[in-house]
Amino acid sequence: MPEKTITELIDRCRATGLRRTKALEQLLITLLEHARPMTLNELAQSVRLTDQCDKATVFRLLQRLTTIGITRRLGLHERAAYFTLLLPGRHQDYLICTECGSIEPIKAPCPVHHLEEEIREKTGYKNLYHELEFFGICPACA
Amino acid sequence: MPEKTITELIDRCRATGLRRTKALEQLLITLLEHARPMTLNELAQSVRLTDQCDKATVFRLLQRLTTIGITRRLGLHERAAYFTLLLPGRHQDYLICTECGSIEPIKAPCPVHHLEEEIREKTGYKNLYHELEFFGICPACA
DNA sequence: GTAATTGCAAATACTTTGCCACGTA
DNA sequence: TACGTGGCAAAGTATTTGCAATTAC
Repeated sequence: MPEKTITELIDRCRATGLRRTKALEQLLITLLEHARPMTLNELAQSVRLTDQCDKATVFRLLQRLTTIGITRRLGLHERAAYFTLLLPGRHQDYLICTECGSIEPIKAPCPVHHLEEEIREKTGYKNLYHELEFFGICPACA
Repeated sequence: MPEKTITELIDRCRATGLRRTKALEQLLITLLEHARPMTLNELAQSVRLTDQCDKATVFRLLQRLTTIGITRRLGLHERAAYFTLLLPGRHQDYLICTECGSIEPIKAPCPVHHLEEEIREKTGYKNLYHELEFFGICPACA
């Protein structure tokens, strides 16, 4: 299954004109393996990418991937930006500890879809999506 | 009404040990007047604060205010952090244009409270709160 | 062969801190 | 008077860009 997903992702990239480079491949695999938002630094230092390519390369790749909708850039309150894969039909909300910074995907279904529809209709915004995060102090830190 | 709110805010600050300084006063008034999240830069450059105090001062004040729960720091996807007043019983969600960066408070009631309760109970997180933002391209930019 | 991609280094942007002068209590 | 605050300047951290060398197609 991951095999298939990787191939699909690369195909989607190539369809938009990106070249199939080692850096792109390893970046996508890294994002897929971790399945959680990661910072540029984390990504560039991850095993698959260290000694594989420069941080600037990862940065530019993430930029392009975000433009074509393969990844998304998240805020999450840290000074550094987070990036996550945007897999079709797999929206995620997060629970974040403000002390230790742990990021936990929320299992419950997202209760925002209806409001999102309403906003789309009433405001005329295009390409609408949302980001929902819960912040608090996790039991371990409390 | 704003008069009263300002006084209340300053009292809350003083109660935690902060001194009543011109910078603090002007910062609170500025936040109250704008009623939307603002960056450190915006705040420091706003009429009430320019020539009134240094950006570092605004930064340190916002830090303290955030610690004692008068303001909150938001991500909002920009490189710069945003700060907003935390008025009791007045949670806000936002609609943000990814092109021009405009930030619009959402009028509809927030649909997340129930899930927030559920998370509070099931996970044992303390001081739980959430942040919900919708991103898209506004009609003017589209 | 040609144009996209990369690495390296330098430039930006925003945030954060040190230190001494100053103002509030 | 004493200690919290403020200004200025410098340091820190994350992001972004320029350009020549390299690589995919």
